[in-house]
Amino acid sequence: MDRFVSNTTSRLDAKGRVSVPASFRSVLGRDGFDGLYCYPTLDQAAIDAGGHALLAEIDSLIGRFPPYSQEREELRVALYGRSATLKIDGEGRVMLTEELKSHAGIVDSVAFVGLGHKFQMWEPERFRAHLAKATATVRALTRRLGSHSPDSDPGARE
Amino acid sequence: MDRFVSNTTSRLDAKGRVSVPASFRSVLGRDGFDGLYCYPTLDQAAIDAGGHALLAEIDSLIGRFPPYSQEREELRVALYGRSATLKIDGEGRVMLTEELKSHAGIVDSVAFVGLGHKFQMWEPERFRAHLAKATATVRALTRRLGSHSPDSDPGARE
DNA sequence: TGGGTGTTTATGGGCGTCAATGGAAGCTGT
DNA sequence: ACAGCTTCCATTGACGCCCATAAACACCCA
Repeated sequence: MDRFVSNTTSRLDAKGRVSVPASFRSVLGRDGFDGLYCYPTLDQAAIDAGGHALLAEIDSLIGRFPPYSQEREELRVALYGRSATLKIDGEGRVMLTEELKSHAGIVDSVAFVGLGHKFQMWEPERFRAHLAKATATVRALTRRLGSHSPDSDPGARE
Repeated sequence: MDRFVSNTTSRLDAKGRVSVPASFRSVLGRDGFDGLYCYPTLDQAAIDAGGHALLAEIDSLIGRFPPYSQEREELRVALYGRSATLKIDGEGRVMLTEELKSHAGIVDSVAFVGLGHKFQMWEPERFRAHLAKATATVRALTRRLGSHSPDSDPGARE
């Protein structure tokens, strides 16, 4: 597998460290990035994280704007200026910065959510709410797409 | 990592010295530039800083204007003429010149902000305001680009 | 199919190293 | 000789790195 999938929750220990799920670490290893590149998700109370694939996405986003334009400079500040490269210790743990934690409302536990080329970290309760909302949106979407969705099985709730 | 990312704040000591963050120093070391190349940011109350990569950017910016044009000469003055190469002492500290400090409004503490190929130094409070503005702009931008999931809530619940 | 066993992951803590900071001593030019 | 820098040293506290235990899972074999 070469992308981040599934989601798990783990707790911060007394030193503020948290284990990155093993499956995510193996994707990062394949990506070749040393450490974990993170920044506050722009429009959500979450943290975006990944490796080279994520950096490439950021570069392409910035590259869409003309050099020296104000938009470009502000993107730089928002993306580079707020990001952090976290070190992953021998046991696969990272320490989140204060800024990242406060943006996501993370206190003592983190939900890791795979999104393909990157993953997100959420405060678990917020993620539950976010997921419920997203699920509702998706239901409406598939319904609108015509053919009733293949797996819209009632009763499949948390 | 080969670029400046993240942001940290540190204080000037009694002699006016300030520690450049270790991660920035390691990028500078890789860049090969001895010291820290600085100049007042043209359109902001901040200081631009970096090494060879920054010098290269300046050259390319100046090169966009026709030789001997007035714009070109004025850019030269603004970028070369106001710049300073600060020495980095054994402990990774620099001393800002009076001109740099007054341009950025820096008194007793400095926010270091990574922007990829260069970084900036801000008076911390001003940086907070600047970051808030940039973040707002970028949110609007990314929404317009549709680069994020359509997360608009049709039926907000919770 | 169930029990047992071995491997991998998660988690907790100890210790050494390095970064950040403060201060003192040596230079240099005026 | 003095002021302003620069270089050097000392302290503290955070963080990186290592080991030790425990829990989860997978695998194998009876």
